[in-house]
Amino acid sequence: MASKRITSLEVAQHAGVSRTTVSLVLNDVPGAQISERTRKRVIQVAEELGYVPVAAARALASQRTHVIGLILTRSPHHIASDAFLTQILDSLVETSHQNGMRLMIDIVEEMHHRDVYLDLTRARSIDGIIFSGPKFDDQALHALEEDGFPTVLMGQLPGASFYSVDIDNRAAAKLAVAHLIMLGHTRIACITNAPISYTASADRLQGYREAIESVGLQFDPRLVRYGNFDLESGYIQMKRLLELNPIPSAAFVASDVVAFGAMSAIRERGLSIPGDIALVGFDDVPFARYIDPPLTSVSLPAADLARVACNLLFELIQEGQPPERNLLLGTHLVVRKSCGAG
Amino acid sequence: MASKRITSLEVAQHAGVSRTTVSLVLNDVPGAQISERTRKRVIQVAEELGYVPVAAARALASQRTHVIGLILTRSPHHIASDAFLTQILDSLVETSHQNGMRLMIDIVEEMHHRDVYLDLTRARSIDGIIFSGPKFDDQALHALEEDGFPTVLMGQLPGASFYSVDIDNRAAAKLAVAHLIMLGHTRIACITNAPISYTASADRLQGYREAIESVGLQFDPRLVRYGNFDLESGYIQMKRLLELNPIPSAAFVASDVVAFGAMSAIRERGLSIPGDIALVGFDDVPFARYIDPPLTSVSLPAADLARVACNLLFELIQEGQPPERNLLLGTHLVVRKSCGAG
DNA sequence: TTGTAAGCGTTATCAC
DNA sequence: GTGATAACGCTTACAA
Repeated sequence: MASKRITSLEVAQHAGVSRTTVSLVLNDVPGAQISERTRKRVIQVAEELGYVPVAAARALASQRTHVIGLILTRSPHHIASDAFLTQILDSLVETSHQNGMRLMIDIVEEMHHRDVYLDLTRARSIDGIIFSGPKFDDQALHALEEDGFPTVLMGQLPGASFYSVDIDNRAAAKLAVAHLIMLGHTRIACITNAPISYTASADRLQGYREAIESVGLQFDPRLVRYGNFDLESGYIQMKRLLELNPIPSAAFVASDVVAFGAMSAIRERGLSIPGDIALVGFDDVPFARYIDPPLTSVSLPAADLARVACNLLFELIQEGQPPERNLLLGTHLVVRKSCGAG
Repeated sequence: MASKRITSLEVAQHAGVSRTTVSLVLNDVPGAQISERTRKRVIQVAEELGYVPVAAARALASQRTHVIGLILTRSPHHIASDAFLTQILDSLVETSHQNGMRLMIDIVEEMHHRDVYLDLTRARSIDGIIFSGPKFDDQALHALEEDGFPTVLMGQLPGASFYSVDIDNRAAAKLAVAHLIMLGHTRIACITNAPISYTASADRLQGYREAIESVGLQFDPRLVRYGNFDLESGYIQMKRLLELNPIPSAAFVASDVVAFGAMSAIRERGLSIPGDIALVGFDDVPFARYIDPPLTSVSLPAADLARVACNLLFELIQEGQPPERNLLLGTHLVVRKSCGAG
């Protein structure tokens, strides 16, 4: 504000070269060679003058904004990703910076009109999109798909042609339930993290079922309840499970937050964890280790997820052809006290 | 991608007017009159063609990016704001959209070199900045101040000329401690949310002190401990308080997260809340009502904070002179079970 | 190896 | 009321 803006022309003049050269040097253009002396000269002058190219001008000329957009949907899912939002943003911003990119964030209503994302792409505000928490029935997302705009999903949308990064929910759930089985439980309930229309939810339930059946146990629908992202849902669904006779001896709750709600229902009933009922959560939110008893949970590599998604997107933007279209990242179980001596 | 890009020229041609007219209509320029017929015509054609102005071109020509930047510092403070980040982002994005703006997010290392923010402003990537969690000793922030770039602080920086929005930490703390006093407590400890170099921390401690002294009680430094944003710090500091003889009968913990840590220290010692020691937290994070016992806490209007900050910034950008420079928003106490029958 | 010149798609300043 | 025309600051063929 105070000082007059420094343009590339000024840098050129001070360095005694043309604007082309300045641009070539500062953008490290792979082709064209510049003498080491000129290069150094330009860089030094630019530094001295505090020259920073104007983003809009650059974008207009090069057809690249050097900005990527993170799109979140304003949905119940939201609540669940809260715990990781900071990690994800952190990782996204850092990875972006490493690649000379910036991050723009947008939150859209679920089930909005078909054009929500297209406004972003048509305005050419961004070079690519990272979309968090896709749902089957999102029409706007399909519009985006047709548009062919560089997009990476954090999560999955089976049947869609999008690139995506996700955790292997099914394998993770199997891991968690196998842990309970190993401890001798045979009557294991499941509370999902969300309605079954969410892929993550369906996959975790499937993992639960496979784990159960893989040891010859019977899958019993009465032992399955559907959570809805929040504590309340866990509380309510666990209460219903406790009406069963006999009550389950263990439960796999596919979300820590939902599990916290379940825990308060168990406590309210005067039952003990893991004495009367063992519990395994999912997500390993920071709080999991501080609750009483500390919750055994599947740890979710949020930062890795974001980093991988980001790098995938950059490849896509640079017209690369990433080899893997749908990546699944591994998880591990963090054993604490909610299942008894493990 | 599929279809050729539609430019304002095409809209003009289809509507049988000039590009100027298109621009005038679409931007609703206050001066210049356009016949109602022409106006309708242009708007309709633009809609039909799916015309969206290219952001970069607009920015270059108008010197306005229609983007604001949210800057977070990658610091311990971070942990505390986690719980509200979603609410804040949500509110910020919504308010921005209402004003035709977008949100860019940046996370910078604490104590980075003097130019971190200037890169954003010099590149003219954004029209204004919302800065969350300022610290006294941030040199880069002072550089930003000198630069005179439109900036609004969420938080406070006494002595600085920045516009700011914050909660009234002192009043809020007084409220919380007054509640404990009203319940008959006279030996009330305090664990701060953070090191005292944070204004919020200092203000809350001051509120505690004023509440204590306003009823003729003695301020006792031995009853004051310093938390550090996280659960661990609450655990450690409460442990130290429990070594006192006699132990305090109540504690004001200036952060829910820190309070959760304190609770586990109390539990570990075999003491009961509120039986042996009453507790009031601060922030009213979502989890506060689900912990056992549900924590009485000062509720923090995160979304309002963000909305007000955003609107203030927009006024600033439009060269307005907001009447209030430093706004303080009110809070209220949410009474639950951690202080006994209230 | 470096310079010239033509865009990039708007907005804004004037005349008409 | 409306329409040329010049910025806006940079990138990038193409020449030199």
